[in-house]
Amino acid sequence: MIVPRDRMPLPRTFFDRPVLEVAPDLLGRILVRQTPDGPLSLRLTEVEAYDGPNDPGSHAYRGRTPRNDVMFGPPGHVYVYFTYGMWHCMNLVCGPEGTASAVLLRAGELVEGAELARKRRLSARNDKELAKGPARLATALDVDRALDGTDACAAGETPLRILTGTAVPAEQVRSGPRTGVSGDGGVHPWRYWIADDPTVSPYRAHVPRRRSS
DNA sequence: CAGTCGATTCACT
DNA sequence: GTGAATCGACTGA
Repeated sequence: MIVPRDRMPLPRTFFDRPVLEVAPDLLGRILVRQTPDGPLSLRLTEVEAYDGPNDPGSHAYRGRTPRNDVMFGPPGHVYVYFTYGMWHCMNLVCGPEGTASAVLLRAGELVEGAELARKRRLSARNDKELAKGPARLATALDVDRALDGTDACAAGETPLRILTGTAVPAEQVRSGPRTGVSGDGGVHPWRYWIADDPTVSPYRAHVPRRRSS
């Protein structure tokens, strides 16, 4: 059986590079999620880099904990976190083991299994919104903490896998400040997206939450 | 052990 | 544009 070029798995060496190199290179790649109801495939259109323990915006900033343990592990694995009491977001770990860098997957286009994603994303008004935003992306793909630590480069049957897809030419890649990041994380243009892509999420600056009475 | 707040989203004005 | 929802991780005493 012949495997199309764009359906080849991304090798682990792809992720074993500096995160600022990997992040823009992830645009246009295909994330495949296997569920009991069938597969979903997502073409990545927006990502964000988190550069290890020295990055104040990173979950790794205050050292290794049970939550962020996977970030400190080998590249090509999935780091999933739970936030705001109701959402999950997913990352791909980059750099050599111990680097604790990762790329947050912020948005994408469903190229397969959109009908499955719609069942989990009832508030989406159209298919462009199915995975427009990191928590929406995780919801659409049915990703939660149970998948934390999954190897996205493993051979054989895996719940999550990343494929080659089609790399986006450098002239179509845009970058800017990260969305919703506290600390001085907003000073770095470490958010990357595909120019003019309708599935990219809107930019929002970080706003500290006001205390409730 | 209580207080704070988050790599967000949604409903509503 | 504003505020609520909701809970677990982390902080500091």
